[in-house]
Amino acid sequence: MEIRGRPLATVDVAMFAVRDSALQVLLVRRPQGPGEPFPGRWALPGGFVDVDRDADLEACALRKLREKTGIDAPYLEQVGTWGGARRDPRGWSTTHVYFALVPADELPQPAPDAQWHAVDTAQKLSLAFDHAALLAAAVERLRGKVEYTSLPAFLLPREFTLSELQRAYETILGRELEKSAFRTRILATDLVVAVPRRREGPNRPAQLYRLRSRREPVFFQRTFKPAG
Amino acid sequence: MEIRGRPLATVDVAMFAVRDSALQVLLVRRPQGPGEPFPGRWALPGGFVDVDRDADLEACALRKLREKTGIDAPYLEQVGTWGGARRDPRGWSTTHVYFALVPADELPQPAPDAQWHAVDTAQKLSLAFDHAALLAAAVERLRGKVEYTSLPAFLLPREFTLSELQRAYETILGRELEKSAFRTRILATDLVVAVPRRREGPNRPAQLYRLRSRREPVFFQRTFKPAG
DNA sequence: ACAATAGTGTCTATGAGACAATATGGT
DNA sequence: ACCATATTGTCTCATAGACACTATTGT
Repeated sequence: MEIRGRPLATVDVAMFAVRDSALQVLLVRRPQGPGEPFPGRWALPGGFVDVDRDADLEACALRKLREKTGIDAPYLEQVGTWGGARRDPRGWSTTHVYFALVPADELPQPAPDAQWHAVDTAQKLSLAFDHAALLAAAVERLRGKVEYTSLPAFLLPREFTLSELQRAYETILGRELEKSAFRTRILATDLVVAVPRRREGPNRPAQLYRLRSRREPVFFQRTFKPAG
Repeated sequence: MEIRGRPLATVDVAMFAVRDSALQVLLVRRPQGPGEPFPGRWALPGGFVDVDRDADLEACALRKLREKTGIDAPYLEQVGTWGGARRDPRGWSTTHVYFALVPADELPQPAPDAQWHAVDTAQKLSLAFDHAALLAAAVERLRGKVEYTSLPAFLLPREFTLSELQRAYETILGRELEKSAFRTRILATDLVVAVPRRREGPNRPAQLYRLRSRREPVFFQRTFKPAG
């Protein structure tokens, strides 16, 4: 009942996209104002939960997403919550971490203080707070689930070829997959539907597909063969 | 910085055990005092985060566990966080949900207001707050992970036979598994180590095993064949 | 000998992986 | 014709599942 002793509550969102054939994440610069912790450092976009504006945690995450990218509602998943006395110099705090998958055809200019970074280089920066750990957890969750789900499809434009989908898997996983096994796996599920169009180019045209559901991922029975 | 507008922060723990050949969960009765929400209803054990006593969220969950069962540190995993304006009549609140696996040989008398319930019957009770949803999520997480991890081993005594382990899987999953496939799967990993003892009985004695690690579960490459 | 459970073996089905062959567009 | 990529096919291998068989104790 009493106000005394309530932890600070924030939400941070790791927004992923495939840009320039690399898995990238959106980072923002911490403000420089007096009393601001980690001024000028790169951080995951986020901020305090606003109990007057946010109906729930997911609404708060969607609001951060909209403020930084203008995107409304792609795939969003809660990664977990980090809470403790030492993670924020302003006091005992909790942060609720989400990751979002932003489709390639809806990528607008990000907010002026925000910038896309390749995940590998982002993980070498010295991020604010414990955001290095949060980002690592989000990346690990994403990479792990990519082994047995259709999540990479949410990073593609509305219509895509199977080769493009395979390349998305390969850039996230950082290893190559076998073509025919990949195709049988994808087509064995209800994941995609062929559309009556083809991707033209200086070679054999490729069948275009769209997702059956732009919201719900598909879970496969097995993982891809692990690295090696 | 300002106190105004901070959400309430609680931790709730779904503590699971296998008792009487059933998956059971520990529930507590809500107190009857004036102003207490949901008086007398069953609920998951939990309560407010104490920023003076709890170093972090996991420490808070371990404290709840100790207060209700006397157990110190079995397997503990964060399920997720539920937060919103409407889930607690006292205001905008977040709850951090964990599930714990309590070994069968360490089950003491629970706290006086606590009682073990079979999960199936617990899910038919009208629990306090949104605890029905929290419990459902914890059960779903557990059942889902049991398909491809060694989690049921954390519910057994320190030494157990492969048949006992298989029965733990079967009671959690609610379906029977094939014996030889099960044994090959378990023995193909580093999960268990044989100890030089056998379980005697009115039949052929069984080899006893112990876990190689009492903390870290093993992940299998595939799930068990799904129901049917 | 019999009951009961532990432990093993054999066969089949499924799907992944490796790798090659074929198809179809542009130039 | 030739290049580049799409798409399909064939073979092998690993492992789960079904099911039956053998093993070892107590009574």
